[in-house]
Amino acid sequence: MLSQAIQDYLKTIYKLEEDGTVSTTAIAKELNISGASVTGMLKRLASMKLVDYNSYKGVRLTNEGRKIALEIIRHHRLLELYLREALGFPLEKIHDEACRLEHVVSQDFLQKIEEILGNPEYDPHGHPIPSKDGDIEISNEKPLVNFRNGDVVIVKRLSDHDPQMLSYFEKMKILPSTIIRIVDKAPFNGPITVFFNGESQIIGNEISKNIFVELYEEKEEN
Amino acid sequence: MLSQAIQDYLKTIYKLEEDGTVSTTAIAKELNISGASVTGMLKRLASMKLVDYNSYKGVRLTNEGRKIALEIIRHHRLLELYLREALGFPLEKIHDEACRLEHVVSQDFLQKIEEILGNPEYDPHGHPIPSKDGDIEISNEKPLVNFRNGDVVIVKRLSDHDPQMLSYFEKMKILPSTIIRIVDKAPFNGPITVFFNGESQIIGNEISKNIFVELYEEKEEN
DNA sequence: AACAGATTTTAGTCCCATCTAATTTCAAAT
DNA sequence: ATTTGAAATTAGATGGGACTAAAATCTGTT
Ligand SMILES: [Mn+2]
Ligand SMILES: [Mn+2]
Ligand SMILES: [Mn+2]
Ligand SMILES: [Mn+2]
Repeated sequence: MLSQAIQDYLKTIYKLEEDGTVSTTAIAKELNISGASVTGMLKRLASMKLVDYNSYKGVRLTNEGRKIALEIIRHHRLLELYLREALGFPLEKIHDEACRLEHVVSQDFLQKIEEILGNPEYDPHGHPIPSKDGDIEISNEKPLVNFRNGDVVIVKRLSDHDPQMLSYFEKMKILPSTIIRIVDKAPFNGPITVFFNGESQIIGNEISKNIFVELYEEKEEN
Repeated sequence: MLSQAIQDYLKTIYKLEEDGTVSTTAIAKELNISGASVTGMLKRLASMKLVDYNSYKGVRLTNEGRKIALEIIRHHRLLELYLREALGFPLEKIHDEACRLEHVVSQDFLQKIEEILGNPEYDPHGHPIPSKDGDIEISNEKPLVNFRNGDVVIVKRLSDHDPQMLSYFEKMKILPSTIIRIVDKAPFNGPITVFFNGESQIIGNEISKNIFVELYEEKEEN
């Protein structure tokens, strides 16, 4: 069994990999540990064939490493959803709890909650949940701030790094699948006036970089 | 935060303390580690004032140590019950899962499941669940084997050490609150014929040492 | 080409939790 | 009182995972 530390490293590297190969410092920042510690661990991970590591040049996950990362991410996201749906956790508390539980839950446990949740596809932040054999949807939402006046968008995903921001999202009822019309973007990266849930609201520019959306196509169903 | 290892030591010492002070070897056996390792840890626990330790004479928990032990036991038992009631885990699988989860669940998590379970008093094996401030019922059930022909008893608690035995109990529907009449005890520690749930069954003598019961007093309620 | 600054790695240390082998202590029986 | 076997402790080692301080490497600028 891989240690909690190793599992979290792999998960972190997976997340950072979107932007090409991953630097020591990036991992250190993300995990809040020293660069030296990261270098040490990267060597170990390399010797276990979980990453490809070139001194001074960063790391990438091997297929094996990626498989494990996705496994843990699967745990994490199923847990987040369960905490929210079944136990009524507030949005900003699910991440930390899931990050501890993800390393100790059994397959049995996951099986049960997945069943109870009805084989869900997304976690409460809108992140796709990897399948048992490590398939994961590649999503391409853009931050709300990228869109223009008049655009109608649907929220797909919320950035999950700042608990306070999540608490704000929850209070504002800005959640995955919320439909938002952009009324007005103030100049010079100013606040954005939006309309949703029958109300007009003003949200900060910074916030709007953390709401990932897609253009909404209204589909008439019979 | 105390490590998982320390938490499990304290829990183990608590359980073994029923029989006076606790020996190094007893702990080692229970945790499946070497005696030398236990000696080392006992010194650390003593230096943390979690146990009173006298070389060659065994340990006892301090009040502080006991408080922590009961806290973890509380986690364990609430989790066992939740796994069974909410997730439908079979009796023999709840212990291991709870033993991993007990070290990482937050107060929030426990609060939620306690509420969902309706402030339960007993876990699925019939063990009392300690209160938040560490009060716990002292129970005095005796093993079924101690009783005599004709006695009618109520199951209070099942020994939880052998998963296979637990699976057997579940299959047989011998569970806490089951009422059993002892029909016949074969001589020389032979099998015991019992009657419950409208059926006659024969159970081994060994098994009957692991079913803890009380004499049942039928109370006529109006 | 040389330098400056940032990034990264190395060297050395620490604590935790375990191990095996050797030694010491205890208690029971002779 | 000695002996002896079991129980417990000490001594020494290991691996994991973190740290700080110092050295090395890289990169972008003069
Ligand atoms: Mn984690
Ligand atoms: Mn998430
Ligand atoms: Mn445990
Ligand atoms: Mn129990």
